[in-house]
Amino acid sequence: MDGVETRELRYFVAVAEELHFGRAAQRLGMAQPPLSRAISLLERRLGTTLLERTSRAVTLTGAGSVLLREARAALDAVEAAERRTRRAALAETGRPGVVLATKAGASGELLAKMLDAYAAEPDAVAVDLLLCGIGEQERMLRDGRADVALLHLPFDSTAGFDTEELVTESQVVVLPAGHPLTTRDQVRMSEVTALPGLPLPRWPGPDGTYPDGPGPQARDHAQLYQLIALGRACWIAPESCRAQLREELAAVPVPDAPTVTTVIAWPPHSRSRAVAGLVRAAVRHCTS
Amino acid sequence: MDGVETRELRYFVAVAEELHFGRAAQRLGMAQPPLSRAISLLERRLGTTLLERTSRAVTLTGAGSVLLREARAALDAVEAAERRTRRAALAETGRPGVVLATKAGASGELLAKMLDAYAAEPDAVAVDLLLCGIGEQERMLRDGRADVALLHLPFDSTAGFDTEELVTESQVVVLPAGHPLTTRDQVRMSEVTALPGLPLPRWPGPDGTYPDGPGPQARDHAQLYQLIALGRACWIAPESCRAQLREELAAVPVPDAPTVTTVIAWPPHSRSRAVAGLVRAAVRHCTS
DNA sequence: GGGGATCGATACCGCACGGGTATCGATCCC
DNA sequence: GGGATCGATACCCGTGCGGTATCGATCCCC
Repeated sequence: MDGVETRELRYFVAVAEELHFGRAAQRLGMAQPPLSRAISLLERRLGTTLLERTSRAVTLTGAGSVLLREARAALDAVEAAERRTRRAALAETGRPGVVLATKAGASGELLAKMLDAYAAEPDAVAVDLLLCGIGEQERMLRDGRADVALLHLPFDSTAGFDTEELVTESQVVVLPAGHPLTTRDQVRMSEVTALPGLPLPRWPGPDGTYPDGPGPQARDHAQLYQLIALGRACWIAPESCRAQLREELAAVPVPDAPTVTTVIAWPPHSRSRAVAGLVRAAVRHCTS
Repeated sequence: MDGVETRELRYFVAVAEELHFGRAAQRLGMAQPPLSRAISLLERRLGTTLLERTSRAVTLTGAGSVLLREARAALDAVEAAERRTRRAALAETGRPGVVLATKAGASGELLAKMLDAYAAEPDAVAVDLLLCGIGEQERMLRDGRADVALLHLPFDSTAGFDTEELVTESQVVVLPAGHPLTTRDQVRMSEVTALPGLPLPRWPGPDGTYPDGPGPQARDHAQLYQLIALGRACWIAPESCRAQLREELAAVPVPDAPTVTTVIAWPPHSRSRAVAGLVRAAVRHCTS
């Protein structure tokens, strides 16, 4: 009758994600029968059924969906405990450092200046950059792979983190050089979404799959810029990306696109000296 | 070499809190030797020493302090997963409901009106009140005993929660009826802190111990008001407490005391229909 | 409609690991 | 220096986790 073990949660998450005991067992590197047993034991301990199984299909019950969400969060917290402890140990007997997660290819000069400003502080420690794919920073921060991150509202969610706003910028549309619209000094959102032959590409979601719908698929900025240069897509991006555009690309302001706010975020209750210093340097740099 | 188990974290937290293997083992209902062994196993798996032990004293290392903080959070998350799953199961096969945590004796009429407003909604479910001691709401929300809470800034921390501001009010000083200051229409903070014979009482912290220093000790509002009525203490409280004051007490505004903001808070990613409805009702009620 | 395939549940077994007792060794105090 | 305190070590036992073999139900297809 006492507490749930992380092993059980890992098992449950595997089954809930696969919706298939056999595959889940394979993923976990174990046989199927003990997995079935562990899940039913978990169900008995929680006093509820988590999965509705017929011999042809496995589906989540309401309680199961709740547990899937909560178990993921709990497992992230346990992993974070493990990782942060290991990092703290390294910092004690070697070079301390913080891991800063940021979207690959975003916030170029802000990042550089912020790191310079922090490095100039007297008690600055090494900052390791962790370049993330779209929306990965959240996870990195949550499971302890990163200590602090740059997020971009409204795309990323800051739920559960402490944050400070850094900069807000308007957006531009990135087009192939020579496109008729590049002669304009601004365009409207409605024009962008209706561009013939230049749809907005689709990005893979957190689960690695692409959303349904039209438009080409791109996995990172290199692919994206390639697509645009080839005249197969366009893209809405923060103004600051203009500094990094290749020759074959051009950007035109879109005043009525939602503004993008860059925030620096860190897990609550873990404001180490280093993270605090980094945050301070970033805020000081951006408000001066 | 795979993940840490919650059992190990529970063991570590017990030892780290007691700083004594024998007592920790007793608290865990087990013998001391297996506990020692489990801790050293944990240390080997994390690749670092967590506790510095001599035969006379046990102290936390830096990594140990980090793990203590992180392990508490992780254990709360695991407990929350357990509790929320159980609640979800109950809600499926019976009467659904949300648990609202609030400071005992605070936000009286706000709470009542908010509950009325919510109850009038078409899909309202039962709201169970969980009256908390000072600062307990945070924990209740974090470990899943509550689904939503009323917090009072700047006293409570909203770190890690989603929140909406409800009302901001100024504060008053609560005095025994007949006290000379009760004839004034306002007093300054500096006058309150210097009141001869009427110190501010001390509250127990989250760990149950009283902070050092002068002043009487009180564990709840009843004791507090008793102390004030007896002329042994005074107290700074939000304006709205005036509605609940006993006859022997009087309140005088303190314009330069920090204002108190009541917020409604809930754990991120768990915005159920019921919680969302409650938040909406509260916000709508307070901004209209 | 029956045979095969799929897939989760059950039965049973062996061993690793968690927990218990006894004891050691170090440290501090009188 | 002797006793007391307290964590570590040594050793043993039983539980429980994970493995293999098999069953039973469901679906599909000829």
